[in-house]
Amino acid sequence: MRSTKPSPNLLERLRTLGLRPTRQRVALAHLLFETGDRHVTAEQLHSEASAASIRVSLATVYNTLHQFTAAGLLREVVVEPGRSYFDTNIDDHHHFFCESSGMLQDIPGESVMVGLLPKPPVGTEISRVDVIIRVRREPTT
Amino acid sequence: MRSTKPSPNLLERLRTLGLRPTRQRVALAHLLFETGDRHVTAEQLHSEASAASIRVSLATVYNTLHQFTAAGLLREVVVEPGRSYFDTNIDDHHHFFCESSGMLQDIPGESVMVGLLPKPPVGTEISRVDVIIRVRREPTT
DNA sequence: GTGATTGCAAATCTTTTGCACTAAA
DNA sequence: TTTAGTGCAAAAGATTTGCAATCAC
Repeated sequence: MRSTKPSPNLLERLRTLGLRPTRQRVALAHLLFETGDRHVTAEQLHSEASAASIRVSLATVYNTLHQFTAAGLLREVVVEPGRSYFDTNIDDHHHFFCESSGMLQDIPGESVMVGLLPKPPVGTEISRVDVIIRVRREPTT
Repeated sequence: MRSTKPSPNLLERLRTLGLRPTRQRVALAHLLFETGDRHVTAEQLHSEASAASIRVSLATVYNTLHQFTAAGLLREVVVEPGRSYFDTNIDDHHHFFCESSGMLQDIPGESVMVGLLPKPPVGTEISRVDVIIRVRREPTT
């Protein structure tokens, strides 16, 4: 479970991670983490920020998303060539990706999906398992 | 199982799919399908073609890869932002992706991986399930 | 011939970079 | 101050597109 709390110490949280709580970082963190789970692209987050009158450059949005990802606050999900989504849900979980709408959606944790994990190639260790269930709009019968 | 046969009727195969067996398409199909399972990027295939003295433009390689994919001869695998792999293995199977080396590798079919599939969002149907096991080189202990 | 394909170069899109400027500490 | 962080515009990659030239049928 992630912060359901309103907005206690975002500042502290960033500081702890070694990230100066600058105006832009705090604002982006607010957009990202205080609205429930989200899947955003850099472009989307940038638009949102603009809409909210937060002045941030797209470059900074990219930087921030990557810094947050490196710090473990976000998880990057790749489902389409040439577009990255950032997921605010960092728990172990998987995704539905709708090829018709481009929408990415968490798979609820209850819908278990376990299974034998094959042994990784020699000399390597598993870092993460991504399961993407690609769906498409049902043809209108 | 895919063609273990030498090179019987590539021409026919393309024709059947509604693709004119042009010099470039036949040459690329040859590179792709007559050397066992492969995972290639457009760039890689283009280099290979050049190395084999096959004159093809990169644009045509892209077109051809997408036409083959649409025709069901290839499967596109997305593991990294900004780079698409095309897999000549179109059977149901999954992948290991080494984040250290960028190498993509089929997971042998015997290493089963079943599990309950969660119900897709209403109004959608499952088109495909991609499992990507991300691995990385073991830290030299 | 005639319509599908190709090649090339320019265009597009996402993401990254270089660097002078601004703001935390 | 001092140094991290930001914005901007230019650069870099991967992929696509427009259009005249070329090839399969």
